[in-house]
Amino acid sequence: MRLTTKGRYAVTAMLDLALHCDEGPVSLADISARQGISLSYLEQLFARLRYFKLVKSVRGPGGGYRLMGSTTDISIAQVVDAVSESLDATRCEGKGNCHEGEVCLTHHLWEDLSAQIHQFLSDITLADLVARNDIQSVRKRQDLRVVSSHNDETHIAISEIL
Amino acid sequence: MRLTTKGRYAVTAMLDLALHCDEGPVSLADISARQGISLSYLEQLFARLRYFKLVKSVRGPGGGYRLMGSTTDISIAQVVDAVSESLDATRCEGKGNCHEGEVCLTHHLWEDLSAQIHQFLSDITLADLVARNDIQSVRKRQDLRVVSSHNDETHIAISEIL
DNA sequence: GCCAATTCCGAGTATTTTACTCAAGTATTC
DNA sequence: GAATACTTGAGTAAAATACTCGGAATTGGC
Repeated sequence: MRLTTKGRYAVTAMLDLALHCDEGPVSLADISARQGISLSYLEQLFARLRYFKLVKSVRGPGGGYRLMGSTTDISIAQVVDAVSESLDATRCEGKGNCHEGEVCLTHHLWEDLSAQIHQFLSDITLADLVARNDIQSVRKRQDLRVVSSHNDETHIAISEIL
Repeated sequence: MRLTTKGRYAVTAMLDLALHCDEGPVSLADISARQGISLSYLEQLFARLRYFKLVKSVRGPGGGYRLMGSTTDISIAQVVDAVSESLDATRCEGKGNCHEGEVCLTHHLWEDLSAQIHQFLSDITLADLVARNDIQSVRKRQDLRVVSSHNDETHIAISEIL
């Protein structure tokens, strides 16, 4: 599990895709313009997202990308994993050259820690983010003087989602 | 919040330090030998750890590094933050050049997500890892036929820690 | 059938980060 | 004063990041 700006770009792009998925296929040019990510870079990211079957492409004019499946099925961890390959960063990969098991101890420890973060991000889906996004939109509109008094089911505690 | 191999190296080194902190100052040469991390690289990492007041140095023969404070006071997040500077990876840093707030939405969203991971790692201290490490050590020794029957208070459920 | 939009694909590249080497200097203990 | 170990700084090779560019393939609309 690696957490870099690359994964951040991918999550942002996927979220943009999720926000506009009901308007037909979304072109990378649109995402590029909206999110300020280079088109060619998006192409590379989506090549991996496609390879991992998180999105499907529609070629030709009016084409673009669609989510493969529902937003409730795609987790943040999947997106991050798709674009950033996992690496080991240890010399001892089960080769048994650790003195007294110490190296392996910290090694496994970090792996477990990494797995925990992975699990954490696996529990958050695009749908969760979209829902939360809606809340922020509502909030923004409320800040702009429009006070609506109906957010009963859309009012989900943020702390419950994230 | 960035999660790369650099932070992993730092956590491993700090954990090694925590494991041997009761034997006086720990030299980087020892950590280097035990954990297989280059001495010069450790020097760079510990320069930052020192700057962030996570460790203190003891110069001269028999010197090395000590933890600044107790293992219960140092979280994984602190260690990771110390060695990896945070970056933004967005063009709009509050400059207001986001159309209709969309960019800022995903932007803030990711920041909150990152903050959640940060909080997650803030809740895990070196002491937690040492305790967990002891458990594994005990297990290893048990595998080696030495069965000790005293782990009453050191026996903390792993799932409770991580 | 042609054209334009769009995905696809590969090569190349500048910048940054990573992980490390080397060398000199400083403080401390024995 | 010599050995130990931190401290500092310069430099560097490899990898990852974040693109650019050029072109090819696909397809909807005219």
